[in-house]
Amino acid sequence: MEYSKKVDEKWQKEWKEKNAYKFDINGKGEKLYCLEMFSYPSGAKLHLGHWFNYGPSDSFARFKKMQGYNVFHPMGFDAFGLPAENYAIKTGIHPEDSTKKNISAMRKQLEEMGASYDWDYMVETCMPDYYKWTQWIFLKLYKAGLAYKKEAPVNWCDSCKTVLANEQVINGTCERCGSEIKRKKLAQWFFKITDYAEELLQDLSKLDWPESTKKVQTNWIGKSEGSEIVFETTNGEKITVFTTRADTLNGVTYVVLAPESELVKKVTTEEHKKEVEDYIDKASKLSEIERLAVDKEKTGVFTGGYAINPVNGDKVPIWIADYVLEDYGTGYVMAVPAHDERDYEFASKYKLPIKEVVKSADGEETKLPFIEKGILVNSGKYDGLSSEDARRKITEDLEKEEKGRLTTNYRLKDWLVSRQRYWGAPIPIIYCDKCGIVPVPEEDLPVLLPYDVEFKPDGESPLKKSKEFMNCTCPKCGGKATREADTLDTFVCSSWYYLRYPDAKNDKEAFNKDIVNKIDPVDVYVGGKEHAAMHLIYARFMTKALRDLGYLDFDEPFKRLVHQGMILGPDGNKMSKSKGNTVSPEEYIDEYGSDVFRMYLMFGFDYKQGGPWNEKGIEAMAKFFTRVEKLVEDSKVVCKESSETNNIGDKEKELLRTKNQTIKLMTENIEDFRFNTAIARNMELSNAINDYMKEKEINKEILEKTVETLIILLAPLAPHFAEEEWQKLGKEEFVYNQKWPQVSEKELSGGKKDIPVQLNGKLKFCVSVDAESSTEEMLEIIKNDERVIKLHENNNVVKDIYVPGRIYNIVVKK
RNA sequence: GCAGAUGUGGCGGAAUUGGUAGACGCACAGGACUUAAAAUCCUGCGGUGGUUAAACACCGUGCCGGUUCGAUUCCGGCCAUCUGCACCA
Repeated sequence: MEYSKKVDEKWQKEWKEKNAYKFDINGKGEKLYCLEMFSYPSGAKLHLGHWFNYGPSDSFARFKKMQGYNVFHPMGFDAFGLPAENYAIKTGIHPEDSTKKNISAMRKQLEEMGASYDWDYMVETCMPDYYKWTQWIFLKLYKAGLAYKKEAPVNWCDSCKTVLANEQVINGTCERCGSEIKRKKLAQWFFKITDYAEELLQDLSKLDWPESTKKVQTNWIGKSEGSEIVFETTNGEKITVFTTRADTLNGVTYVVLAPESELVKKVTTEEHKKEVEDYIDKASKLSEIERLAVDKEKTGVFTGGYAINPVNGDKVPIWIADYVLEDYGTGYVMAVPAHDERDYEFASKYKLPIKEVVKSADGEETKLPFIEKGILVNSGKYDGLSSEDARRKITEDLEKEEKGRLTTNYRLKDWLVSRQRYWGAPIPIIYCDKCGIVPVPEEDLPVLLPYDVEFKPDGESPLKKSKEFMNCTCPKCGGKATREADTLDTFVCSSWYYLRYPDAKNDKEAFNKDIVNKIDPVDVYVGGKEHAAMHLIYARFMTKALRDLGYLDFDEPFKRLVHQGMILGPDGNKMSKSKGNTVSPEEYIDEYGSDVFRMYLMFGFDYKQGGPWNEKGIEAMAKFFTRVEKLVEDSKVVCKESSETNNIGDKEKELLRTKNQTIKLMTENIEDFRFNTAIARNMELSNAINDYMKEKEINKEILEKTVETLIILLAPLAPHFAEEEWQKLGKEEFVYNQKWPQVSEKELSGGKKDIPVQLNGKLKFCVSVDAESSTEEMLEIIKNDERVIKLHENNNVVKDIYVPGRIYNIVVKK
């Protein structure tokens, strides 16, 4: 049958009946855990992005299976989250209903793609049998001191009476009603990811990940070595600042506090109170990105308070300013306008003194602000020291008076996991008037998310409105108690799902330790680079925390990481419904079949790069399929009708060389997720076979074997199509169960090779040599080539450069 | 703003460690087949100049400069575009 959607259906049915993709944990071959980031069931249909992520990486998994690995390739759904809840608010359809519907539709489509998942291992994070264990992990972290509660700001819309996600805040206003948002503090749960900052940083070197992603994580962790220094205020408070430049301490002319910090109230004088409060109110309306923008004019106000510089006793004013952030460093900054750009700008604007304490080491005139390191001046006994020495010496001296210490600071913040939302895993905590915070006993898990809840925004967490959910008895004292009303960030669910897959149906534990140690860590993880920082760092943290708690024996969840690119709309912009530039895969699949579509995605784009959608080439891919069908037919006819030879002449040798070259390159390319070039090589082989079939005499055996190889090489890339053609070749086994071919070095060798000859680096002509001849032999042939001799005669030759087997360059003087 | 990428023909994209720039394909043009068209097959295809045709010459990987016998690749400086920035997943 000619390739179409019908062929897809035929083989999907066959695969299902014969259980072709069943994973056997004790199966033959080295285990290989091949995982794609699971998807959020955002709609009833797979979009182009899903196809681009899952199609090619399924081909990779199939390739590995054919190479003899015992491939574990599961799929699931990251099902909790904001969009389902928003959709529910808009339409009244319950998140659980819409999510379940979407999951079953998406699963059906993934099956239609022909992906080789073993669905017996599916996980759905919104199901109690999964989130029970998410809650269990929360309890384990809590008991280990890795989950704690503290105040933190949220985006608050006063008119909708609800907390907003950052993405719901548009230019400082609420996306729903347009009113201005404010930052408001709430008591919320955190995971202590900062405890692992150093290990998360160090272990990056162990990982086979893209360097750019490692860099993102390095910057996200943001390690800096510096000092903590204590300034006492004139009214007896202590201000501990963090600085990497303790050497400039003598140049401090004021101190700045983050507007939100607790200390502000304590240092502000009656006279400045009004001004300070107004400023704090204003700052609460800005996002962090807006506040940090260097091009934004610095603002701030004087609190009326003063602090004493511990190194020289200077009395310096205390200001508040929004360029200081509460959650970086200590939230307090010593300002050295002479040696910091932001401080300089601020001091200039507010006419604060500027005191120079570092000069350039090479004695050159310095222009302020001078932010480089140098030699100290105006610093009393520290004059003449280098910045580096002074930094240490000053801190050590202060340490004796308990006013300073060397310390390491990380930009990484603890992970805020509380969400004031309905559609998430309830946090398994109970509040008792007598006993305080009480964790839900493990045997009482899961804390079920109630179905019947009013989740429309009206100022309260949705769960708070369910009396049935909220009211409970204290597990400790048996008295009346209430539940935590917040749910967990969906990143918590996705930070451990790769551990659940291998033991997805376990109802006694989150996962069996032996099984998880056998199947995890993930060998190849495929997903978008938008996850470079958050998901990928949270998952690493979770693995390390669970290791320390004794539940698993490895340090890192994902050994190798590959990012697929993004398919943009035809206009070059990110696809979005609002821009009206979305492209739906469905019509293409109905028209051409899933393999043509998958092959086109692989051939038409660089997998790691992506690019704007363009449907032009899809027709061409369909034609390639037709050519291969014709090739298979023709080869049968040719074998019957042409005169036969047993000779292995030049033509045969050439065909065999192309075949082996194709095997070699396709193996390398697929291994490296370079599907576009892998398919190009496959096309070359099919062209070579067609050429060979035009010969008068045909070596039947070589032709047949080469056609078989062509189809086997195609099998991971176009699985249904390859099965169909394989069957046409009279085979009964699945082509998917064939061994991936090996390169024959013998058949690969031989032939001619063109060595380019250059004149001053510019190509003149090529000299043809035997590929197998030695360096000396080649050199001999090149040197004696007429054209080379002529070049020597006609030019003032300085020297010849020969890179064996690569290039021959004649350098001449003009 | 900070951070991370990317930039190659008309288009998608190739090019090992610094070694023939443009593989493979699309589009286009010419030809074969056909009453004709489609499909298919064959040939050509970076630009400019040159020639009856070739040969050949020069230019060419965002822009400017550097290192090198030789740079799409390495270095410095610009420009443009895309992505992420901690409550989207």
